[in-house]
Amino acid sequence: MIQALRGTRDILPEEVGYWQLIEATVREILGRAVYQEIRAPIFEQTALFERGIGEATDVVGKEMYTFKSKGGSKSITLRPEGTAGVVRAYIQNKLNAQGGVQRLWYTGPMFRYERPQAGRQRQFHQVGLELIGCSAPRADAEVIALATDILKALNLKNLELAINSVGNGSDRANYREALVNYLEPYKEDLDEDSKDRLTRNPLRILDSKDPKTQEIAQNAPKIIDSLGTESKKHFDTVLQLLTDLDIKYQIDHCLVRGLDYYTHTAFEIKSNDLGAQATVCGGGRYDGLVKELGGADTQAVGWAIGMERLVILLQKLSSSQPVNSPDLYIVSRGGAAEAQSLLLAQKLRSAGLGGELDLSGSAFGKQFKRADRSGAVACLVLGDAEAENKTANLKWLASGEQKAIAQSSLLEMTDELKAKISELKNS
RNA sequence: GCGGGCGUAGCCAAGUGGUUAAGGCAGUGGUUUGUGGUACCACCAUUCGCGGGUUCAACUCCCGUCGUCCGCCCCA
Repeated sequence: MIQALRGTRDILPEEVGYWQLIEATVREILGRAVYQEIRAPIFEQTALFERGIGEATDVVGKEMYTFKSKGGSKSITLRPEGTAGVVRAYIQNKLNAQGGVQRLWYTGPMFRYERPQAGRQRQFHQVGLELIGCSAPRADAEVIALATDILKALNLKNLELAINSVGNGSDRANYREALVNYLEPYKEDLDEDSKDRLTRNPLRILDSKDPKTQEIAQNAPKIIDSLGTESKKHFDTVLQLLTDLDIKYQIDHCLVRGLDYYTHTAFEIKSNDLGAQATVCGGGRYDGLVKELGGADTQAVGWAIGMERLVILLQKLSSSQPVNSPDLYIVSRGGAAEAQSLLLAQKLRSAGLGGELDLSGSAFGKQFKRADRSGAVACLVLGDAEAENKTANLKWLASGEQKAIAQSSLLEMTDELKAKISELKNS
């Protein structure tokens, strides 16, 4: 049997309701804030990610699905994240020429070659947003507020917002030096990965999970102490705005993001209910990326939410997914009745009434049993007698009450039926 | 890429060297050939992820492989 590749999976009907709920919520909340959806390609030139995300990062260094285009020498990569592609689209389509800021959002699959575990797939899905063309702290706060709005609208609990500032380029260079100076004497006590990172990417040593490394990192100089006046002011303002918005946060001095493009504000929203893959939303400011990718000097801020992780939380914490039960269940038996039931079902549907047609042709008793299981509140019953008279029995399943109605008049009373059905469904 | 746990039907599972592979849910048929939600009856794995090996005998032990889960790593 051919099976789905490792790290990919099917999202089955029993789960898809959660996905639709998340998508609808995102669409509504971001729509209200006048963010517009953008759909960028799933594969791009490899150079986009190398330059955008940074060649030293793990994502680019060892996790990308990269291949040569057919017959060509161009190197192509399945997108491992969404921001680089959106920024590329922003530059290429000269969205800056429209003036002001661009508020964009996207959703879709991303690809990283990783060892799968719960909440971590090789093909995974994100919804993300980018606010491009604004350097003000208010932009950072808006974006964070929208993320918390979405999560709140989904009734998710036990979430924590962690925030930090990684400053601008020169702040980071200063901090990097201070950090390396501090860590150098402890070099032998660091875990293997961290030793390696000391020269390659020292900031990432801060969020190592090795206990000894953590202990050493505990007393390391803090990045906010290396921030210049402007950077510090930006960060303080963002924090003040969050307080004004009544959004709770925790400053995490060890929070540094894994992608090179981040500047200033960096944040993560984590859940206690997800094990090791705790981050549901991650983002921050990326003031240098647009220029790095060939655009004008343009500041921006954004985030991405991991869909699979949200779905896990919804399944774990909230009740059942929204179900789609039919308005009517249509029972029929006998040649003429079965033929008429199909026509009737089609006509009712075009009149706006949902119906599930029982195709089995089995005994009435069996069909009623299925009607109960389907969650329908009412049945239409067609047998030989009804077929002959062009009627159908409308039966209310809860009370058992039923009466014969001409098929033609059924079509005229769809509004009335709909009202009664939705009343019964909600009771 | 590293370390570890697990893999019996659509789902939840019992069985842990001896041959008919429990049970429950779901499903199908019937009691009830035109009226359901209950009840009862019957059916529903020639086979235990897959491939090798050990053994008189393997779901059970060994090796490999695939998948999944947990941790590291990474990150959403």
